[in-house]
Amino acid sequence: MLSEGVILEEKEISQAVIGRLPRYFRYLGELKDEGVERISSQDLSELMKVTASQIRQDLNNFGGFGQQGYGYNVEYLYHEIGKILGLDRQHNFIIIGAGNLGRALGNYINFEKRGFIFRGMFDENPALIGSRIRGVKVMPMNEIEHFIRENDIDIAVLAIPKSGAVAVAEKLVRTGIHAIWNFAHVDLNVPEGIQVENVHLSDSLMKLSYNIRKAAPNGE
Amino acid sequence: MLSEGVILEEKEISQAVIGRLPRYFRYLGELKDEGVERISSQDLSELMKVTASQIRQDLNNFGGFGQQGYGYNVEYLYHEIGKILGLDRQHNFIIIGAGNLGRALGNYINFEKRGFIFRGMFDENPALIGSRIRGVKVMPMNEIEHFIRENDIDIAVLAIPKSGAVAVAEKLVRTGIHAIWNFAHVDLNVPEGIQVENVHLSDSLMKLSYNIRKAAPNGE
DNA sequence: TAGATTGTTAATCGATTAACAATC
DNA sequence: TAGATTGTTAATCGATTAACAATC
Repeated sequence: MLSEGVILEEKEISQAVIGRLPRYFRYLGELKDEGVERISSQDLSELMKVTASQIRQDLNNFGGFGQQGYGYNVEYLYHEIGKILGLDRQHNFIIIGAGNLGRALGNYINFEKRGFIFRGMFDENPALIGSRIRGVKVMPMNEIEHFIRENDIDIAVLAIPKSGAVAVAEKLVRTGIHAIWNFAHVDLNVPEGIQVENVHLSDSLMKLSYNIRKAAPNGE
Repeated sequence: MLSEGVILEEKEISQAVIGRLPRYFRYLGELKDEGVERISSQDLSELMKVTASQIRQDLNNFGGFGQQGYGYNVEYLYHEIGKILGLDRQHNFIIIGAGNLGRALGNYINFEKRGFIFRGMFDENPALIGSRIRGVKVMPMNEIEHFIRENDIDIAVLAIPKSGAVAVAEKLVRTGIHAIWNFAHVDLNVPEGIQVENVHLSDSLMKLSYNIRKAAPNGE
């Protein structure tokens, strides 16, 4: 390939590691709020119930954040992980689907604290158009494309039934959306480079159901 | 140990496998609805974008559901996976927290189709007590324990802020709940045998944020 | 029977844990 | 300096994939 060596590929980090970062971030945030200044991988491992080895391996994928004989500075590590997770940027998101789940997500103010800004909401139900969730207007579906382009939207939250989800996702892809946070119970096939994160609630509930049955095979 | 050999341990199945079962179940349900009678691991693997080998390995943890030269009967396999997931049983659940998320979950009727029955809702806000979600009454928090014992509740859905979640979880454990579906952004430490399934929405969003940044390192 | 496809064993790959030299 | 603890290499473990004999 011509571009060989031109684009510096970051080392590919496994999704297993990525998936643990938010949890580290959460624990470090709590330690910070408690005024803890430094922590060793050993102490953190006891708190989080993982191995110290895993913590050190995970962090060293991104750089040497600690200091021998000292451990990790809590506030520094907290901010570094935040940067790794992209929380130093602002992300504008829209919610598609103004049903119960969509409205619940729109009302969830904690996202704003992490730089995720709720910009718009869309629904196909004419009765909902014009109503507001935390000041954000519900707009008709045919305005999605224009809105995304005009308002620098990064993330579309898909909170509609699965019947319409695939078609809407395809439309979103055409607008150049970067990422879809998918709550519909269907797998979206999007082109390379567009990020999809699934929250399949019923899958999660089924997993719980399996584990209940396994723990109490005879019904009680 | 005295009980050695008395209790027949089922082979321990990894959570990686369990986590894939609901997805198999979903695809088989769709195939069934489309009238497809049988499918080979090869064809299913192309549909689901996993290896045929993984499908066969996964299923064979639970038994030989297929037939050489034929493949798998869709309807049969669908029902068998349903049984493995415990969907042949009824699960009664309550929701704790009648905020936006709790109400959205209470209104989600698809859970009923899978045998998860919404029985009660609890909140500490007196203004909400007595209101109803799909006919289910919102009750005060101090009635939780009595209600769980009287109504054969299996699952408590925790849809409250993290500040109160740990204390409520401890209370639930004392009532003998089997399982907690935890939407609070905190890890619950419960005794062995009580199942916890976490839905950490902000963790999920942070993962998405990481992947956006990685795909577009320079902001666009 | 011949062809298809499973169930299952073996090989590979990747992730986790252990160990320890480097270094603060 | 001595003790503590990281960063990193090596060993282990587990999960995924490949291969193929069994069998419908």
